[in-house]
Amino acid sequence: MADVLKMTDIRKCPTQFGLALKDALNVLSGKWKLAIIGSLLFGKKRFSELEREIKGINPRMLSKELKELELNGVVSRRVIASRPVAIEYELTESGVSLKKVLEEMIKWGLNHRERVFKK
Amino acid sequence: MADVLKMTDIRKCPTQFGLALKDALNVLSGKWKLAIIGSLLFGKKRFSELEREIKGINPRMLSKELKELELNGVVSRRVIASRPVAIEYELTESGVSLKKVLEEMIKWGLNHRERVFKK
DNA sequence: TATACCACTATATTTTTGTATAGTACTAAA
DNA sequence: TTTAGTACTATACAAAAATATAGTGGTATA
Repeated sequence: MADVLKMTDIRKCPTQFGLALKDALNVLSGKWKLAIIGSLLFGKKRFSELEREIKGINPRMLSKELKELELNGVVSRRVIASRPVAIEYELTESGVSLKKVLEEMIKWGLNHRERVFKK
Repeated sequence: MADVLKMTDIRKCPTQFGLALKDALNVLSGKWKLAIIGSLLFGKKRFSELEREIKGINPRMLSKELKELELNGVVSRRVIASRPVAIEYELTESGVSLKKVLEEMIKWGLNHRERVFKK
């Protein structure tokens, strides 16, 4: 699994890895997904909490992105039967495991910045 | 460096990591960047070679994306003084080191697909 | 001289993504 | 009963990203 890209030619097995890669990219790209996931990495949140935490987002976008993340299996939505009902959004196992991907991206970004600066 | 996201609150140090993350996301998102980087992971290529390899791309997009990747320090452009001149595109050190990020994304994607299937 | 390849650029248009703003249906407290 | 909070949805619009298509200026080959 660690040698996932060490084969001679990626074009000979594009589908499985290509799809996996696109899935990952898909849940991270767009203007707000990263902010939502980042916020949920610190625990479950309600709609209005996310709305307050993520500066500049409007409810249409928040709703839309949450739906997409739920559909993609990264976020789960839980209705709590209180009065009035509360709704909690939480990362799924897949959602939490994105942390490793983000870490790798941050590492790359930091190294890249250093390299670029030095020149 | 490995504990990059293990701090208590990402919001207390958003800039450095946030910027690094956005850099990484930036060079990977869009419809064609991944295909270009993927192709260049197998060696330097000329414009027309990339054009042929990447199915469906048009020269405007290829040109635009290559320029952006060059500006972002991921791809280098070399003019070879032959007759007629040839131009070679190649991944920089940063470009090559994206492989680790891609690997992590693929790993996530594969695991994610498994988890989603099982349910 | 005609045809064709290389490495693009220009212009126009379509598609996708994101924004602004208002409104709904419910509950609860003053 | 007015006000406010929660969790959204609807409609219209603007901006950004991608596409289609043609064209440029050079070289080289038949």
